[in-house]
Amino acid sequence: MSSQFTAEGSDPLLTVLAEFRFALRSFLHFSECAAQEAGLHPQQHQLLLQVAGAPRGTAVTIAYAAERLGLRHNSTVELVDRSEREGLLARTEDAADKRRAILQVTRKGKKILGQLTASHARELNELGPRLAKVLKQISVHAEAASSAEIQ
Amino acid sequence: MSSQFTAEGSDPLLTVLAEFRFALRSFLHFSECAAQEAGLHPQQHQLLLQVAGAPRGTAVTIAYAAERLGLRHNSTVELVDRSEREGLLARTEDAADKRRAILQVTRKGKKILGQLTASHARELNELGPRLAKVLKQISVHAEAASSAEIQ
DNA sequence: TCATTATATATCGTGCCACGATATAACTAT
DNA sequence: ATAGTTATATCGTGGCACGATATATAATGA
Repeated sequence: MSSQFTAEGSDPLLTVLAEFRFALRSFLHFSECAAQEAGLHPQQHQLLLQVAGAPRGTAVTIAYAAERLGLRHNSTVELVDRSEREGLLARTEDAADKRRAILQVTRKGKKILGQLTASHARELNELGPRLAKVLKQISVHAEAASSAEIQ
Repeated sequence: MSSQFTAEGSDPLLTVLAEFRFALRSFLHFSECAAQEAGLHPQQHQLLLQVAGAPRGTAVTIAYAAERLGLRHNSTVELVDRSEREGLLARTEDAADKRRAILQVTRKGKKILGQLTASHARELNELGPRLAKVLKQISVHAEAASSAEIQ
């Protein structure tokens, strides 16, 4: 057999990993669209989320945002520049350490973020079970693969 | 009170959403690094995964890959071009429909993908429980928020 | 104290990648 | 056959993240 399309039987672990990534991308796509529709660039949304969602007592600096977003400092500076220019965010000089800039979400930013937060929570309530299911399958197949490796 | 750093108490739903996105980005960062170390661009890894991990009987065309990767067709063409040039992937003309290109991962591509698959399965076995925990918290806070909205 | 080193942010130039717009080829239907 | 649709491909553009570098402030230590 082995039709033109399926020259070989795809590894089930591979298939479930592919499914996981597809689910992730679907969610990210939803998130990007939601941000755009709310008038934000996706990265701006993520910036606002990490700034507004930082736990109490955190010094929300450029460096903090960079780490949470997985970006380099300079990329974060530019993202903050753009967001500040659009009135979503404000820099405040840290009195205790004048090198640092403390970030705060403006009222405008909060308003937009609020909408996005609601829709994301809804979406994640659907995605959650789906992701959990795939993750469980991954662990099953991963164990099968590693035990097969031993023998 | 209200120190300079925490002008206001952050919403718990916001915090847990931020935590979720941070967890996602951390995983994606791990994945990107793993791909780079294996000599692939992250997108190439994703392409190989979706091609090799497609369920049996799927016609793995450019359009299929584009949909799975969340990219436009033309972007996918370019990604396939680059990957083919590096010997990771091969195009085969579909005999039944000469417009279509059927994609297959080469032996070289499979070898690299195999390594990445193993390390990703391991990483996801750690990430899984962490994500599940955060997703559960999201649903709790989301419900609290929406029921508060009703009253 | 003041030189040295480290840290935090900012600036500048570069390159890649995804995209929109468009083109070409092949299949479909009437 | 001819119009319309689908699948890839090409080309030019722009944004965004990055590396390299600069500047300002803090911390260290002789």
